[in-house]
Amino acid sequence: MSENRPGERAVTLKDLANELGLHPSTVSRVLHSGTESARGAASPGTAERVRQLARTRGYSPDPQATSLRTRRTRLLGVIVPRLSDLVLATMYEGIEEAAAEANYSTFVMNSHDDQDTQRRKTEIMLARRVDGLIIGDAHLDSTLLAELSNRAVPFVLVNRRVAGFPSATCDDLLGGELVADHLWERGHRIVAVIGGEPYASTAVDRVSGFARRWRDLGGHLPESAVVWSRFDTIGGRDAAEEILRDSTRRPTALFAVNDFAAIGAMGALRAHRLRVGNDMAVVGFNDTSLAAQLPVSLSSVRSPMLEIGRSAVRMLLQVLDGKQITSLRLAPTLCVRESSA
Amino acid sequence: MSENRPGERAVTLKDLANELGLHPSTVSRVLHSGTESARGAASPGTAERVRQLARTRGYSPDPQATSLRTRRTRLLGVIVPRLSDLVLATMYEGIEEAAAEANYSTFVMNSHDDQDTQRRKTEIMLARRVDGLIIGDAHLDSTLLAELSNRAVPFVLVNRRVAGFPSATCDDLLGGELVADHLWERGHRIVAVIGGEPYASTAVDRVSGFARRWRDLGGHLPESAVVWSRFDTIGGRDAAEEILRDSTRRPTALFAVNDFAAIGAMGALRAHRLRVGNDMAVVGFNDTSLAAQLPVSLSSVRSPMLEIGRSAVRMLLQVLDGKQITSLRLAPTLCVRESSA
DNA sequence: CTGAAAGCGCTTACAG
DNA sequence: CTGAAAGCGCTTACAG
Repeated sequence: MSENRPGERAVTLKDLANELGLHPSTVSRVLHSGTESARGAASPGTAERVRQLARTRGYSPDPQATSLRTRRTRLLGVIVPRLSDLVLATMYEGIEEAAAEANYSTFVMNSHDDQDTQRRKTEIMLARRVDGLIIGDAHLDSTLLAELSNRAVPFVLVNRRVAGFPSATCDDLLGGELVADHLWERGHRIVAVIGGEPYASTAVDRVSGFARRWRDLGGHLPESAVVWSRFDTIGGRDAAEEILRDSTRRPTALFAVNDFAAIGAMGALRAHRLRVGNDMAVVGFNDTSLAAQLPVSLSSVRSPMLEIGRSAVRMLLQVLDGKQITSLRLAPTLCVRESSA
Repeated sequence: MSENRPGERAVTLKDLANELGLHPSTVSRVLHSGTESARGAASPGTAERVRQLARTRGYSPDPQATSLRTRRTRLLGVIVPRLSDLVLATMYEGIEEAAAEANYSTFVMNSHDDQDTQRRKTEIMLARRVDGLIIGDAHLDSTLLAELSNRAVPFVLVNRRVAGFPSATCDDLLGGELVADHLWERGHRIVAVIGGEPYASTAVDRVSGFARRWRDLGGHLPESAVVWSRFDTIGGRDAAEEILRDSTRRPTALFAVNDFAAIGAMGALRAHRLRVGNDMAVVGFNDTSLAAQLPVSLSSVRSPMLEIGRSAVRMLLQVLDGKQITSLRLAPTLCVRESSA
């Protein structure tokens, strides 16, 4: 059990040294040498005494002091659109775990997908002297990433990608293709897409993957069949309303690039007396824990969110080590349920 | 725009001092004196030159160095069961905002409601030398809080309360009462409760508030009418199954202390061919954003989650200031929807 | 094998 | 009004 007490003074290197009749530098050297041999840090006997006392006193080095000396804070900054989005919260769980395993701590802040806020929070993180950034809210049309790059700030994107910068994401193009294959195979020929926010690669890639495959299969997909929307339930509902309003082209299936939008769309269908799964198929994306539990269970593309988060940390640590990295796209799988059975 | 660059060296107090031909201590004094007058820190002219240069150079003090000197890190540790729980994610948004406004940064970690993990993560936070802790996963039957208290660790509970420790929570007793009033008034006389985890005050308080009021109204509520369960959809579904299994006492209404459990219960009802809102009323708790969007919209008790999070920060800062504080319980409101109309 | 010094960037009481 | 020193806790190259 550690003895750190914000209320009281924590044990320092000097405390240990005094008690052992050694110089603090010797204690420090021992505590940094390999656990096995003292490797030139001190005699085996001394090393053992030092380690022993450090343990019983519950010594843990002051990270602020260490940072000041080593110029490394072991702090990572994480920026997400919003943590109340299940997808980002889950990716963050992966980030937190992987960071902790590597002895890093993480700050996380919400940008609400607002570009001013993104900049502000980024500066707060940098003012805290984080070693690097994990950015989960990248906008395709923003110059922020290029600026950070110019300032030599180490960062990795997660969740959304932007060409030219390293990222760990779901293979969203593939995800869209899986949905196209599935709906085509189920016999649907007139479909509509609820596309999400056009500034997010997740939305754009899922839509283009779907569209590309759909057309490869011989399907028709006019521009007007894709409605861009917010990622939440309200956005999905409004988009579905818009799609239903066009009576000349009533689709038999809806692909929403996000489960929440899909749930909103289901609400709109219900309001129009359309039975999900019977009158109209619906497929979502991310397979959030609710999808399987909905009154009419929702087909959804499952993305490996935890693993995406963990990968982002791994990649950032490599960047901090001065290594070259390449972007990662993890493959999703389709879970078919009642909504499109 | 700040000039912090992990890649390069940041501007220091000494840099500013050199450029101005002043001593670093003078620069420091100016930057810490009130913005208006230099208040004995330096002559008005000098003060102005210092502030001017600090601005153009994008100077921001090194927090690690400042911490080392002041013995304050301006770091808060936040522990939650899981951030992928919408309720905690939202409270954390409030915490993050309020902390940032007070120039504090926050670490947040998931404990998954596991007592070992709670201890481990707490120690990691303390090893990072946080000034205080915001604990969102307190267990009624744990000794951790008493131990922290003995070690003089400053902390405030959020979300869940435990007698004897300061907390910012929803008034869950009142929340339970609101539901009892509502169901009674709608004519229900046989009801069952999906109680959640008995180690969480949220669950216990919502159940006791409900039970107390129900009995005050003249209702009957046997022990067996309360089923304890996990907080998630699976937990709610299983609990509902258990309730339906008892054919001698089929309730006409279900109160689930959590929206996710309520959604799970709705799934179970559907499997039994019971129509939610017609054959059986359902009421949830927290009014998460999905409640209103479900195919049959869910009645739910709305708790002021953002404000609870913000309050917890305010309270912790008061504790750090050495002030006495008293626990806060924010009043919830009931949103009636189709599921119990 | 161990000690002593320097210094990371800052703040604060003390001089003058 | 401004400077100089001390010191927070640590690490690291340099002596001996």
